[in-house]
Order: sequence, then structure tokens, then C-alpha cells
Amino acid sequence: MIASQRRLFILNRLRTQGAVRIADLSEEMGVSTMTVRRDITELADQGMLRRVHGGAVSTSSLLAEPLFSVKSRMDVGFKDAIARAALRFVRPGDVIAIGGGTTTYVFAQRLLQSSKVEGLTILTNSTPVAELVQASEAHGVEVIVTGGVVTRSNALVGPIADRVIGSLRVNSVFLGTHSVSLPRGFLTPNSLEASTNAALISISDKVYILADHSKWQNTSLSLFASLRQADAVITDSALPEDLVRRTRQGVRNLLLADADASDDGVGDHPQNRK
Amino acid sequence: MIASQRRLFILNRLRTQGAVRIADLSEEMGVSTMTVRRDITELADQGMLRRVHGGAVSTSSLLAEPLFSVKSRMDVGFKDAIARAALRFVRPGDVIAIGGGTTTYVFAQRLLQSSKVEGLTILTNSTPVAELVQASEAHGVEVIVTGGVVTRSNALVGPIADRVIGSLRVNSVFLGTHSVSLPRGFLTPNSLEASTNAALISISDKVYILADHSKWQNTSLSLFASLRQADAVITDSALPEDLVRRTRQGVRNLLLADADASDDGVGDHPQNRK
DNA sequence: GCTTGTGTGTTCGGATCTGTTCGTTTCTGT
DNA sequence: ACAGAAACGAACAGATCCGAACACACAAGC
Repeated sequence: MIASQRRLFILNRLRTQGAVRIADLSEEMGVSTMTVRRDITELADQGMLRRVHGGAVSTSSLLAEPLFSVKSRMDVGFKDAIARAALRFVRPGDVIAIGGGTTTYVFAQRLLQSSKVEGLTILTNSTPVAELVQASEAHGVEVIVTGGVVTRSNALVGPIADRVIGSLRVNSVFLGTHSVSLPRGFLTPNSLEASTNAALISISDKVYILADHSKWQNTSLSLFASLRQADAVITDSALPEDLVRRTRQGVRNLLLADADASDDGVGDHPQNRK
Repeated sequence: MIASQRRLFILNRLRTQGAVRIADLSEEMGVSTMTVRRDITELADQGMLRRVHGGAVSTSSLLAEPLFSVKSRMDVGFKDAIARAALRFVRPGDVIAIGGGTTTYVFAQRLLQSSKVEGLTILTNSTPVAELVQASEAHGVEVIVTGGVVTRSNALVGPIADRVIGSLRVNSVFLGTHSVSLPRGFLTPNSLEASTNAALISISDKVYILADHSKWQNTSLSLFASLRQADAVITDSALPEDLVRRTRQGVRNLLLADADASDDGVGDHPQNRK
């Protein structure tokens, strides 16, 4: 493996995973850690990535920012667990929709690393997700973008998005949410995004909401789905007991993903058994 | 194995693998490393590949995209000059469309750095352009994405894109092209992309084609515009004299941007005056 | 025959890259 | 706060690659 190939490998890894470890890269590329270190140093000098202890993180990625602070690294851990747990709802050959936001972005990352990605068709209104799939060079995956006006968070919304979505049909949709309100449902601050989320839900057989525990504390403007509309809500194990109970009153299926679990992110907690 | 056979072998290898090692090539083709070295040197002089320690890498591959600032500075220099020259066709408050490709990407970069960006509305079928504008946090710019199926080069094409485009209207469109064929017009390898480019042209008052001089040597499958349809073609000053003359026979306005010029990229060459 | 030119292989000193060692710094669990 | 573990980077040594120079083979032309 040639030097520039290694660098490309590293950059691609960064684009799809947001962060890389030197030890992993060393093993996967079959070179010493020192060589990887030197590659990363070089790339960092060119501003292509940012060095951190143990590896490197992407500078341009959506996740780059949160990864820097220690506090929100925990958040990413939760999101990661949620994403892994949500994978179980993807079946081979499905046509799935993925909404905007960082949680669904992490979900897309995990999905691309899994074996289920083969033969999927992905509809998304998130430009980062679209680029992610493309950059991963995953085979047998078709990506369709909804179009629309670009929001602050790189989601595509508005009449154009809604109209495109309305002419399509998917097996399941995976959405993030800005706020979970009991007992109303799921909300977002942007009413156009709410409309687009609702459009995605209306064309989907199954609806899955990905929301870490902090979302229960937020409040937002626009409702895009009731609790009942979600076939499953995937959150993390840090959600307080009483909120779990009250949420279960409205939601058909509430999954608590464990950040420590290595397999599918769902730990062996009693409350996971219905 | 004859010299030209070897060169083809090397280029093919590059196309499929992105990078090659001299030692490998030497063994596989049954010639000494020195011969391979000479072949690669020759191909590099022709711009067919880029030499690196230990082998060679493809110039057109993914390498070009992430490493804009690093290498192939000449290519980027040309594209940059073209992009700066094209800025003159953007008026304040315009609604403009920007197509896919690396040249238009550089154009978008320049546009965001200029003062003209204020109040613009940008329609694009390129997800990198969309993200670029969003990431720049430019104020007063609205970005609309066409939607559609994502191609290898991160452009959005197909019926969805065409339908969305058909319902809109813009002042001017800026398109890259894979090939300039005299006297036919502008071509791209992807017929769906050709259709989408044609759709963009059909909704635009003015059409501007950005093409560096190498595009005159390429050949492609699908025509998306005739020479006449372009209100202006912006290329670089390295385009040979006779091609300039022959192109001027079909195109209303051919601009030769000078890579050295610091202002708007159009040098004071006699042939720039009509 | 000889010459010339082209293309290829070999040698070799220097440049560049890579791996290992080892003392230091930084993380992490208790 | 502390100790052990992991990661870091400087420095050295070995491996690899590079390119210039020269030698050789072969074909074309005189």
C-alpha cells in the first residue's frame, strides 16, 4: 500500500466514521503505528484532519465539533448506541428514508458499516447523509435526495421536498427529533422541517424515532408526529425511570440502547423486556 | 510487451485501483523497475497520472477532490482562474443555478468569497456545493437543492431532479462539462446528468459553461447543449490557438482566463478582444 | 560491413520511507 | 491522587526507492 493510498484510506475512514484510531489503522493497513502517525501528522499539516490523542477526527464533518469536548463525546456514545440499536429495523433490500440531524447521521454511518447495506435504497433529505453514502463507495446502494431548501442543519425542507416525497414510497423511515413532549409527541423548531418529516412519515410503512435522553427535556414549536405514530422509539439507557414509564404509555415500543454494549447496543436491562 | 501496451496496462490499473506500485508493475509486466519508472515519467509528463514515491496515483480519482489545496496545483490554478472570471456574470440579487463537477465547485468557493454573494438564491444539483454554501454561513443566501439520484460525482440527476427543475426559473446557470466537441457542443458521460443539465439550461435566461482546456481533448457520450446555447464559455489561456479559433466559430463569447492574473482572472491577451 | 537511434537492463550513490527502540507524556481506572 | 497502561515522538538503522550513467540488444538505414 502506497503512501498516498494510505492517506486516502484514512481520509475516507474519517469521512464515513468521523474519527479514526491509530492502532486500528495500523492493523488494517498493515503498517506500523509510527507510519500511521507520520501520515496523520502530514494530513494535519495540510488541514485535512485534526489530530487527537490516539487518532484523528474530521475537521469538516458534522460531528467534528461535538467530538472535541469531553462532555459531548458522551453524547456521541449515546447516539452511537442508539444508531446501532436501530439497525435491527433495517431489512435487506429495504427502501428506507433517513431524516436530518446528527443522530440519524450517526445511524447512517453505522448502517454503512453493517452488512445490511447491500441492496438498500436510501431516500434522504439530509445532504450530509447523501454525501456520506456516496463517499463510502458502498456497493449496491442507491441514494435518492429529496431536494428542497437547505436549512441551518443541512436538511432539505419545504414544498419542493414535500412534493418529491409525496411521489415516493418507502418501507421504513428513521427520524431524529429535537424534542419529545409527553404526551403530545415529537417536535422540531423548524415548521418546514416538521412538514417534511410528516411527509416522510406519510409515505412509510414503519416509523422509527431516534432520540437520546436529552430530547425529553427540550421543547419545540412544531409537532410532526404523535407518540402513537412511531412504531418504535430508540433512546439510550440514561433516560430516567419515570420518563420511560410515561413514554411507554403512549409509544408502542420503546428501546433503551446501552452505550456500553458491544453488539447491537441494547443492554440486558430489565426494562428492555416488555 | 510493447511500450504502448505497458502504458495502457498502467493506466487501466490506475483506473481500477486508483494507485499502482512500481515494484508490482515491474513484476507483472516482466520488465525492470527502471522501464516502469520511465513509462510512468512519460505518462506523468502527459498529465495522465501523478507520480508519487513508490508508484503513481490517478489524477482524476477521489484524490483530486479532497486534496484540492495540496497537489495538482496547476489544474486547480486553471480552474481557479476560470472560476474567478465567471464571477463577472453574477449580478447582485440573482437567482443562479450551479451544476455538478469540480470546476463549478471551485466557482462556488470563489463566489462565496466575493461580495456578490449577498442576496443570492442558488439552485444546485451538486451536494458538495450545497454543503459548501451552508458551511460558509454566508448571510442572505438561500440554497435550493434539486433532489434526485446521487451519481458517482455527487451530482443529483434523474426524473426527480428534472421535475423539480422544471417547476423553477433562474437568471443564469453555470455548468461544467466533461467534454467540448467541435462543432457539436458540450457532453458528459452520464446520460441522466446530460438530461438534468439540459433541464437547468431550459429554465435559465443565460447559460455559462466552465471548461478548462483539457476538456477539448475528451470525448463523451451524451450531448447536453450545443455551442450556440452557451451565452459564454469560460476556459483558460492554455487552450491552443486553433481550437480557440474553431470554438469561436460556434460560441458567441469565449473567455480565456489567465491563471496568473490576480484580478478577475482574464488576462490582457489580444485574443480576448473580439 | 558500419553507424545511428531507440529501447531496455544494470549498477550505484543518494534520497526517501519505514520500523524499532526507548524515555517521556498523556490517559484511565481505582 | 496515584499507579499502570497506552500513546507519543525523537533518534537511529535498515529497507526501499530514485535517477543518472553506462552497457547491451536490436532494427533501420547508409
